[in-house]
Amino acid sequence: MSTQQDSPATSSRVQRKRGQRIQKILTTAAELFGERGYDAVSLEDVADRLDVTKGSLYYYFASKEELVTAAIETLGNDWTDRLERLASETGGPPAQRLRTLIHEHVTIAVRDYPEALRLFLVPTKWPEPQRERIKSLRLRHNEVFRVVLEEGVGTGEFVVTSIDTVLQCMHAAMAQAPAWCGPLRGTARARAVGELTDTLMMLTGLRPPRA
Amino acid sequence: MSTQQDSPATSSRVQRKRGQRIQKILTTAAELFGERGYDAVSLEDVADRLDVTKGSLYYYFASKEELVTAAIETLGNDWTDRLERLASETGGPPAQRLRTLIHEHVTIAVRDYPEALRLFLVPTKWPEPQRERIKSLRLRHNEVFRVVLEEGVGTGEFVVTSIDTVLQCMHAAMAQAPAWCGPLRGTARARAVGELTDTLMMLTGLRPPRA
Amino acid sequence: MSTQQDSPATSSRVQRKRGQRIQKILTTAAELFGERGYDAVSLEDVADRLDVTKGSLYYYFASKEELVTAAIETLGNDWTDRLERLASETGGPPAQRLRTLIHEHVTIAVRDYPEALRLFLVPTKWPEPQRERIKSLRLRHNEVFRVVLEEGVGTGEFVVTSIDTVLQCMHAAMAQAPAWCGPLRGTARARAVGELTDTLMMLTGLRPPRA
Amino acid sequence: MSTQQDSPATSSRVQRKRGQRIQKILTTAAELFGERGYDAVSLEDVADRLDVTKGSLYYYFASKEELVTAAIETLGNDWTDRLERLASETGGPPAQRLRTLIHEHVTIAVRDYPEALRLFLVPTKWPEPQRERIKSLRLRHNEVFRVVLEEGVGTGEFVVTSIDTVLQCMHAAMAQAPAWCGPLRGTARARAVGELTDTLMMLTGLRPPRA
DNA sequence: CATGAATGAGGATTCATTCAT
DNA sequence: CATGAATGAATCCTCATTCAT
Repeated sequence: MSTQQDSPATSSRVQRKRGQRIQKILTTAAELFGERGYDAVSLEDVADRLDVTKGSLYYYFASKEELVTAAIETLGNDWTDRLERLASETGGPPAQRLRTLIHEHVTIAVRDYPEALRLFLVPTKWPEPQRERIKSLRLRHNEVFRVVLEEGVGTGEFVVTSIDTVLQCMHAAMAQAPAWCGPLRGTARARAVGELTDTLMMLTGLRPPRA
Repeated sequence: MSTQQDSPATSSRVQRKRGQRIQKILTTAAELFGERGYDAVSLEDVADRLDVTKGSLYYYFASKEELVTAAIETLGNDWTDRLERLASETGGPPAQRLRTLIHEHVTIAVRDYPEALRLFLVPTKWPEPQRERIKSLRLRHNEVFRVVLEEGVGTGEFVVTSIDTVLQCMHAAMAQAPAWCGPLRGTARARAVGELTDTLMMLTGLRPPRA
Repeated sequence: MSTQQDSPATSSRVQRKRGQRIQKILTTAAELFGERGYDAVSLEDVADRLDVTKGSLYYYFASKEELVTAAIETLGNDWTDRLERLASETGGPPAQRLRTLIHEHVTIAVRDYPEALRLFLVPTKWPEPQRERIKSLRLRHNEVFRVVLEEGVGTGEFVVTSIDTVLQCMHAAMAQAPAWCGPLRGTARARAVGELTDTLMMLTGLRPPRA
Repeated sequence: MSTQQDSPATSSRVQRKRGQRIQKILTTAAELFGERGYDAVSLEDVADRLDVTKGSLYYYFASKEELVTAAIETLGNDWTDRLERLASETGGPPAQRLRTLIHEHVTIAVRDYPEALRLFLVPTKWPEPQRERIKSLRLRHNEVFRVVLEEGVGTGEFVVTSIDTVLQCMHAAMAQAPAWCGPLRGTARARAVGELTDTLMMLTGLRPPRA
């Protein structure tokens, strides 16, 4: 009865298709959850934006919670990947590299994931298993910045009271970036992103650029 | 013969009682909503913590939304009042006054209204009327800091790229304070609050104190 | 402690006051219930329109049901009283007297009790005791019309298939009168009431007046 | 190979099933709402009679209001359809056709939709959108009777004071029919319906048939 | 008498989740 | 795989009723 041939070729094409499907779902979910928060988004909402039915989502994810977690995870990993790549490609003194990282991070946040970033900040009371995964995500992400920051402190280029505190402040501020810069367009947005970057660099003890 | 004797007296006593009742509700509500967010808190939760029934809440507030809004408003006003008083009582150069304000703000956040600040930051999609009231609250609150910041910039003591951006970063970071410092106890917490204050002061272009 | 003197004078004055109070309540209640129906009117609504609190109503009536019943009863009795008086004062042939009755009935309905009449028609499932009282009210009220109708049939002036059926149709139509004529003003309303009266008279086998 | 085979077929079968389901709900709802009125019927009641859960109703209708409106609409349209068909099939002079219409209308009311008519009469305060739809329903329904009535008036067969008034009285009386004839059984009911029809025909200026 | 306050039992509505097809 | 359908638990909200003062 079944016309399905599980040849490796088919299987892999199917596999790819499946992967894309899931990616699409995760992106959309992250978007929505970031926009309104976990509780305010129903699976119906997600399904609607994807133009499928609620039932379909359950084929890929066992529960709402699993969906958000996966969304956060994928998104966080992609994001961190990009930053890590950028960090490894960028040379120059720590100050310049940190600036590049911050700028890129804010740009990604504002341009690619308009709202999703907030998901990392708000410590919604996840059940234990999820909490762990998210925590480790945050750690890995944080590490990219910490490395540069520590190097700068090591060379005396940066002067800070507490590296951890600086990192926290940076992330808190960057997470709000979409809310501040998102509504702006074109040059105005670019300038806002620039000012935010400059301002955050001051946390390292540098003076503002044009002052 | 004295059928009127209790008109003004009683009325005012009753009035006072009512005011207290409402305050109690508002505080409790702000607490809960701040802890878990609007959607994650049911009126049952609020009622439970107050040891009354859901129905009673509706005697004072027409809807869940009205309750949160009122809670946010009272809380925000009280908070700003305290900061304004502090600002007017504190002398010295802008740097010192700003530091005092930040320190107090963080302290209040961590000690008195654990988590409640998030209500101001997270842009829960309030219906228009509420949004306006909350916005104006935030503005008034922001003003306290802005005044000092502008003064410092005027005297050249502070050097910043953009006053608005600095304010935004400060508030974003301070709003996370309870999540960072809240779990700590005693000296550890005091030190954390201090480091946060010092770090945020760097946004004004000052070098870290003991570096 | 009590300054209350139960002298007959006081008592009767109090009694009168009480009576007026109750009348006011009943009228208002009948109005509201007639307007929107039993279920759609809350005691709060009644209290609001009377400018008292819900609690006060319970001083005079033990329950919502008792209030409506009393409202219907008073209103029905007053109404029937007026019609009975009118019937006994009016002379002439049955046709003329019936026309007078119908006209007066519609006028009262439209002018004095804009909405309350419907209370008699809609057989809301009252509990037994109430049902009986309302039924007997309706009977007494109906009797005024029946007497004249039967007389006319007796003299051969009226020609009908069934007296009961004619009565039912009349009452059904008259109960809708406020909905039809109520919105009209001045002459327009007077004409509408006139046409309704003429039309209903045709149920007795008379030709329309101006035809 | 036939992975598409069931697209149109299935879809239409599913569609039909859905239609039937909705019809079933609508009928049941109209029944209940007609019996007891909008406020006195809970969705639980409707669900119970359908042997499903409240939640299921919300799968088909977004709110209680939408459900009643739809119920009224379907019911009203079906009803009017039947009358219109009857009107177009019936020949003879206006008097005979009007009598047929009235008789059929009352019969439908008493037999098929006991009590449902009240929904059209009682001006439950619907929100504007619903009110319009119901109003137009009533108009269409009224038209069937008006056409015949006007024709009779045109030929001089009917003599009335006001066509509109006659129509209103007819509908008011017919709406009460279920309350009068419903409790009766067999011949008694048939006779009651007959008497009502005869009586209402008198509104056109005809004398009663066998008098 | 009258009021403010509180209650508890419904009733409307939402939504994650399950499942047959 | 995907969908439509159904469910039931939770949640918001209303309201008749009670009661202390």
